[in-house]
Amino acid sequence: MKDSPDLDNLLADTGLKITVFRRELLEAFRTARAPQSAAQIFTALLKNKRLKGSKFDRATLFRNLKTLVEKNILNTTEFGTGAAFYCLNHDHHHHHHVYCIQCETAKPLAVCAVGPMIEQAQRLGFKVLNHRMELIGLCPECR
Amino acid sequence: MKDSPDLDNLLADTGLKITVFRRELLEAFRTARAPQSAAQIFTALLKNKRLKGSKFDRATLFRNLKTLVEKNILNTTEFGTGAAFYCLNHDHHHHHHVYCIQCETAKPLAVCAVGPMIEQAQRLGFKVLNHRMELIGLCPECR
DNA sequence: CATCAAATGCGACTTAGTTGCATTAACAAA
DNA sequence: TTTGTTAATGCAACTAAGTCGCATTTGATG
Repeated sequence: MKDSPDLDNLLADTGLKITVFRRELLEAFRTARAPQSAAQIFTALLKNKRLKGSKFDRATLFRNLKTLVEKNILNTTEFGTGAAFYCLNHDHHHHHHVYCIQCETAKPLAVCAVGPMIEQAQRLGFKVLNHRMELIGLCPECR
Repeated sequence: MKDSPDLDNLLADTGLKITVFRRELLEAFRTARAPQSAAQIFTALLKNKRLKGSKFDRATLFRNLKTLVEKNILNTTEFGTGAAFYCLNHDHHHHHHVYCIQCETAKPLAVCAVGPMIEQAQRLGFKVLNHRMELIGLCPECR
């Protein structure tokens, strides 16, 4: 229930200003602990008591998501739902997710096994800059 | 320059009617030989001489893409561009792609190395129904 | 506390895709 | 070859995700 100096530092280190909205946005991601879509995080912010009364716009949310991804504070993925999902990149640890189509939440996976595929692409002459990899299915609770 | 009985059979086998639009849509995919977005295939159809004069709508295109995916005639992927990409599923051969962000085209890869990740998800109790995996980078010509 | 750029709210816009409805065109059966 | 039925289409309006310009506000800095 107290402020989050760690997240504040995260912002300060990048030169970004620590605004009320920004702080609560990161706090929402921290408590969520799973990748969130813009829509999901927006409704979470609407329920936030500390933001009651203050106005905030979808555009502000999208702008912040974008800059926080650029600053490497957030990571982005997608699960074929049409919306991008974002999660805190606190430990800067590369990982992928399993997404449950039922409850619409994702869990992180430890393994990343794309090495052989990247090698094949390189043999074809490609310069591989990035990769996307998500599993889609049903979580233990929903199956 | 002649008709494509093979593609017609593909349609007939599913109970779908062989319409002018449908035939030219599949023909466009066959000549493209790389995954195409709805927008890309739409402009290709606009240039098709056999469709000169005939009206066709974006809605018709999207409806057809959807049903052809359901009938397993087309496969779908995405490369983080916001649009879905589609390609013929002629040989029903599972594969992934490397996408060039410069020329916006994708090449197929032979390898699929997601096995270990699926196993990990299963150990976590997930039922894995599907997976998405794309490499993003620069092709030999654009790098 | 004055300043100034960065951040926000607002509104209009874009792109990808969907949906309801009236019309048209495949195909099968006569 | 005509007819009848149903799927497919064109049109228009709509949604969802995201962007952009611009005037106003707010947070950091001196």
